[in-house]
Amino acid sequence: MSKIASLSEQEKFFLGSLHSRKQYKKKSVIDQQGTISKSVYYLNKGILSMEYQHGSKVFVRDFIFRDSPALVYPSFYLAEPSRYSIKAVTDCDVWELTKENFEIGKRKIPNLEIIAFKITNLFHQNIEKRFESMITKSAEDRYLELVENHPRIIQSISLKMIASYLGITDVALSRIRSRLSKRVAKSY
Amino acid sequence: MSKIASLSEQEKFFLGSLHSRKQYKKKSVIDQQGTISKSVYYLNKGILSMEYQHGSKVFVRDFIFRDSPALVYPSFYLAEPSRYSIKAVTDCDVWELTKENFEIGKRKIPNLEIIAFKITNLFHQNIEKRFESMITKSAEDRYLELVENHPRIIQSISLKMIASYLGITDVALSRIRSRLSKRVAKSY
DNA sequence: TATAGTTCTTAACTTAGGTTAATAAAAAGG
DNA sequence: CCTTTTTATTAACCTAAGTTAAGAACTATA
Repeated sequence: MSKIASLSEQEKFFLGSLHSRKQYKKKSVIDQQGTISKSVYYLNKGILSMEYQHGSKVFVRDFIFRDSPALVYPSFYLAEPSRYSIKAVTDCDVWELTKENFEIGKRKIPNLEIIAFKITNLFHQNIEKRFESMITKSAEDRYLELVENHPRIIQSISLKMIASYLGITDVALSRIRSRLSKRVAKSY
Repeated sequence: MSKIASLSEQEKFFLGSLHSRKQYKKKSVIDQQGTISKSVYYLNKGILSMEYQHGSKVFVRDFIFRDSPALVYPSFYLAEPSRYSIKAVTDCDVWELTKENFEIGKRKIPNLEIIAFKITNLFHQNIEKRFESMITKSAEDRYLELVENHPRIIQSISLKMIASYLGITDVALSRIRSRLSKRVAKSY
């Protein structure tokens, strides 16, 4: 967080003391869609997903990778029922900051509000880019973009979840993969 | 704005005095993509569009209808170059609030910060819904959804712009329209 | 270890939507 | 007013992706 707005050593220490470390096993649900989000998380290790249910199907809205904040925005700030669940895609190691501790922190650390605001801006920019990418790019290009940014994704996340993230079916992604590997093979 | 957070009569009057009324002719550019957004607007009359250029093509990211706020978020708050332009789709009548006046207002009206925060949340929810809709619905359903929410859109916005908003080509939307009108005709 | 569930791939078929192009109608501009 | 440009429709053709289904490979668990 101190990358986003400067904090003194004492402030960092105090902020750390407001967090509690938690471990989650793969597939556990950390935050449930429809409930009011009462904590934000900082992901030390592993991969989280934000998912939502629409009708009978589950869609992956986003992945959260190590060393990133995870929050159900705006549910956390506005105390509204959340549109998403947060789940552990792999075994995870997180720092949890509860709403109560966040309020305590805000009183002692003036910059915390600014940090929170900037994090929400990052979330907003992220979805604006995702949206733009959905409109302007093919599924294949979106897949290549994702793999470029997160090369190890293939080892740790199932094809089905990646397909869902990209907004296509698992069958379509499998087809894209075989098309790409044939293209690579040809170029040798 | 007073619908979002309560303001006293004096506060409303003061806030009003910080705004200036402006008229824009159809097709005029109110805010330019790539520059730092220095005002927010409240749309009294007409329709605005948020558009962005990607390569050689222009895409419509959103429409803004009467009695709604318009801002290039987060460019306005963070003083970053904006991802979008704001243009007048029809002749427009807006209230403009400059960054300087916004800062003045914040000092005198404590609730203004909260209002601004809630407006950004509305913008965020809007794009989350648009994104979800892109993933889970067909172009035809998205079109029907839009027309249901804004029935008069067909009279005032060109097919091309609506198609761009929906993320499809003008040809595809024309096809959807004729398919729909045939379906209606059949049902008589 | 056997059984059941899941994941991934591949094939066949269907459909929505992209591309190009031709045409008509409407709007804009001199 | 005529000319040019923009807007909308329609047709023909093509491609990406959805749907269904079958089979292989891997996982989980009783």
